Amino acid sequence: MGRWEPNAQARLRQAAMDLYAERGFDQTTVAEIAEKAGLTERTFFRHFGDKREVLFGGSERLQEMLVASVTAADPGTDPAVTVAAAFEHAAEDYFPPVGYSRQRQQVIDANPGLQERELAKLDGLAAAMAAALRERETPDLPAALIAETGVAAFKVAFVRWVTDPADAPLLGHVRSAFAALGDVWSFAPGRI
Amino acid sequence: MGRWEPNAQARLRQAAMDLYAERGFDQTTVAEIAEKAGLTERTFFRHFGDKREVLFGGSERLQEMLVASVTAADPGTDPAVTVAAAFEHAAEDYFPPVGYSRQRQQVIDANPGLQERELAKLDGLAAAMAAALRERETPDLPAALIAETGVAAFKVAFVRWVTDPADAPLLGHVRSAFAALGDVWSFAPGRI
DNA sequence: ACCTTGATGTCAGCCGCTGTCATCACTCTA
DNA sequence: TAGAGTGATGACAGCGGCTGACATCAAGGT
Repeated sequence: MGRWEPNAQARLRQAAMDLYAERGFDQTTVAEIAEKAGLTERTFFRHFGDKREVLFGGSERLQEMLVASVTAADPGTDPAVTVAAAFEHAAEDYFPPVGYSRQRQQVIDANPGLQERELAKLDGLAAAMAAALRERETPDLPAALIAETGVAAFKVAFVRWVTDPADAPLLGHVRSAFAALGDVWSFAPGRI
Repeated sequence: MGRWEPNAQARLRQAAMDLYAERGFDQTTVAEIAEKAGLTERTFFRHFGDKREVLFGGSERLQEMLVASVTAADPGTDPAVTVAAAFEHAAEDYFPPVGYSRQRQQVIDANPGLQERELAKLDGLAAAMAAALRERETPDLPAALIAETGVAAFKVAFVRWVTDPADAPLLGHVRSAFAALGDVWSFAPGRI
């Protein structure tokens, strides 16, 4: 047996997640993951760019969803509204149950390297959305600003979602965050 | 000679920066940095947590400045205004000449790992500012939101600063970004 | 002169990650 | 049905980042 058993990637991911949750990320070696999946360390690195990447699979899909939302929106719509709507849409369709997200976040929060990777993914999201906005004739500065601050707001909403004792749905947190965004930054000019 | 020559940390930093700029980050080994500084690899890791950290020294000072600004501001001031003012203040006092920042950014942009570390530092900034706002009785959601989106806006301003062919000062870019922030997110409710 | 302290050197070792080449299962084609 | 091609995996060697443990050396105080 061994070779040619199907779903190598899925088996590796499962083995990795189990070990990360069970004994922590640093205390897990790639060799152990591979062995548990009945494969080789070398094969692990053929399926995942690095040890951290296991936890961030599927983030490309989120990015595609967000970009698609922005691109598909009515060209007349305000770009900020477009981005807010894109995140609200993703909040409904993309994310796994809060229990899974909590466990995953627990692993990430316990490791600085994983946090760095997560931030990088979010930054990639912002860059992609900014590009999508520019495609829609939004000028550079507002495009970058809306994308970056939109991601920042979503980040806040996400944290509140996984830490919410009331288990309110993500969509609600996203709506609150974007609503508050409008209030918070609407001060009169000449402030300094 | 060798041992007990002064300024070990500064020599290591200088050697590292030179090598990173000259031949790239990945193409530089810690052993080479240490040798160029007349020290040992082991000693490098006594002064810097890892190979990347060399490029991010002094970020604690920026964080302290921002937090101090927020903490020192008139308690009656709107928190968003406080954060904007903190960044404007930092833009004037903290940053090195644009030439140095450009060279540094060039090294960082060429390496994903360095970008991750930079994002982590920015995230640390946001967390610290959020805490400072909470200290001033700003409720959780707006505190997190203002801190995170404030950092996001600053990020945009910084990028525009180092890529600005006109060499306009950072302060102007920061002001533009925060001004645009108010415009951009001030849409009417009931949008979706 | 001795002792303490802190920075450095030395050595061994783990582990993430990569390049290279062989090997195997499967498929297509003659 | 044999043989060639293809793609995934195994096996092996090696680099380099990073750490722990212990020895060593310069300086300051007693």
